[in-house]
Amino acid sequence: MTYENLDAKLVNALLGDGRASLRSLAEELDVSVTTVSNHLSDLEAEGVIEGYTPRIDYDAVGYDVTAVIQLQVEGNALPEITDTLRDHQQMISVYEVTGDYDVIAIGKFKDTDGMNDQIKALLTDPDIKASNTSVVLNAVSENEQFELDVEDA
Amino acid sequence: MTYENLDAKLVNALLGDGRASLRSLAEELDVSVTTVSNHLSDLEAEGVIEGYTPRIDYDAVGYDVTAVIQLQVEGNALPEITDTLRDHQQMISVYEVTGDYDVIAIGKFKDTDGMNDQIKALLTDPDIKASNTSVVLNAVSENEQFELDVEDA
DNA sequence: TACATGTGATGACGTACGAAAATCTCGATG
DNA sequence: CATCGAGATTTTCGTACGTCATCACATGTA
Repeated sequence: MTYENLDAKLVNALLGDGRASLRSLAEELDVSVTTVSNHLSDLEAEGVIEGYTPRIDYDAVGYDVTAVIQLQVEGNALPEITDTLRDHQQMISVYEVTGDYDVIAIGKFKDTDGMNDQIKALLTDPDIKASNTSVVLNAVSENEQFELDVEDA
Repeated sequence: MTYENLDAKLVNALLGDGRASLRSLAEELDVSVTTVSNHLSDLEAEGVIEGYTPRIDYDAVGYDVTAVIQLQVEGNALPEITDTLRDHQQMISVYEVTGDYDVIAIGKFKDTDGMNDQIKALLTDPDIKASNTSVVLNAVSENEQFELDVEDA
């Protein structure tokens, strides 16, 4: 048996601590440091792990308002709109979706005034047919990354 | 003036590489290793940095479907519903919001069947008055964390 | 054959600690 | 009232020590 589960376990261990040393990972998973190093390199090369980041609490640095913005867009203008949204750095997620609206974007702002200004500026685009903004009252969970399945033998 | 900007610069540098060594950060920001270490500890203690994680490409591990689920909920059942959603590990974000719906949740699923099963199971809850699911066709950007402002002297 | 392991060498790394520098506090002075 | 300066406090720094990551290569194993 090759360690099919090792990759999943490795990812899960890193989800627990993204700065864990290879040695601590090796000990935790009961394999050698070399093996951890090899598998980790593979995971990064395959694109399963796209990099490492700190989890920032934007509330703690003054971004108190989160909003979910839904847009109806002229069909052929979709790429242009999504590009614009992505380039607004305060948009943390931008999705093209099925349903009543074509785009759902999630943004963070320092206050409601800043939010209003940015959203109003966006909506001047004539290709936006309709919009709907929901202000987040409470982020129950946000950007949680869940652990991968590990099938045991 | 103390280095008010150092903390922001430190966060931004880590957003670039969450596993960067204290030494490389020290060199980049032109301060000593100890200073980096101290400020980083403080940022973690203050809760600005809540931890470190790898960025997982869930597409690459079989979670091909992302959906945005909006719910109208009986007022007094909100906490119960959000708890339920949060405990579904595949829900990566759960927001209580203003607007037409009370809750917006974003989930990841292995396929549309899995998605349908989970959503149907959710909707059996009598406290959910209405729902609306948008399937993500294209994630233009997702969980992007932006850099903090650095005011220069 | 393909994968996991162990070893050894090398340079880099994290942390603790005391010294040095910068900053702040606050009463005294002109 | 503005300025000064001694002492206290905070911040930064350099050093040293034990640990770590990386690499190459030989060994073991299914």
